[in-house]
Amino acid sequence: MNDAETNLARSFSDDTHSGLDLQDLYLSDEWMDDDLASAVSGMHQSYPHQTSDAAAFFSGSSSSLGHPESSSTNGSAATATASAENQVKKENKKVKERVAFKTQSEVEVLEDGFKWRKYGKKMVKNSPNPRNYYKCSADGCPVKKRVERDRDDPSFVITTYEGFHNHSSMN
DNA sequence: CGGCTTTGACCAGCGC
DNA sequence: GCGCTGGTCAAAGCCG
Repeated sequence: MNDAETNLARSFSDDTHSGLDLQDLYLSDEWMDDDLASAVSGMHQSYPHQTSDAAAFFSGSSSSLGHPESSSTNGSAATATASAENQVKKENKKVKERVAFKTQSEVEVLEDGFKWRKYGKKMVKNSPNPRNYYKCSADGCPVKKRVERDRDDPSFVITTYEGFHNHSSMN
C-alpha cells in the first residue's frame, strides 16, 4: 500500500470525512428518470432518520445531494452518461430504488457503517475495469451494492446502492 | 472453525 | 430464434 492509500485508509478508519474527498457525488442522469426520482423521494420519506444526505450511506461524507447536476456537468459525469447510454434504455419496469455515488477513492470498499459480502465480479463491456457485486451481510437485509471504477478516471469509484436497509447499522 | 473472497458457470432479459 | 450482456449462485480456497 502506498502513501496515498495508507493515508486514505487511515482517514476511513479515523475520520472518513477528512480523507474521503467526495468530490463528485451525484445521481446519474440516466437513472434520474421518474422511477429513480420517486425512489429518491421515497428514500427521504421512508427513512427520515437518514435523510441528512449521503451520510446515510457514506458515514464519512457530509456533502448533500442538493445539486447533483452542478457537479455532473463535468466531464467525468459525461463519461457515465456515455457508457450508460448503451445499456440504459428504458427502465420503467421493476426498477428498485437505486442511488449512485461517484467518489474519488483509491479503495472501493468505502466504510459506510454496514458490512458487505462480495458475491460476484464481472467484466462489463463499457469499462476495462471489473464490476463488483456486494450484498449487505445483515440478516434479511435486501440491500445490494455495485461497485465499479470510472472508465476514464480509475481514481473514481462509482457505487450504486439498490434498496434500503432494514436496520440502522452493523456496528 | 467460521466467515469471506474468488472464480467460473448458469440463467434471464433484451436487441437484432 | 439466436446471440450478447448483466446479474446471481455455488463450490473451493484463504485468512483471521
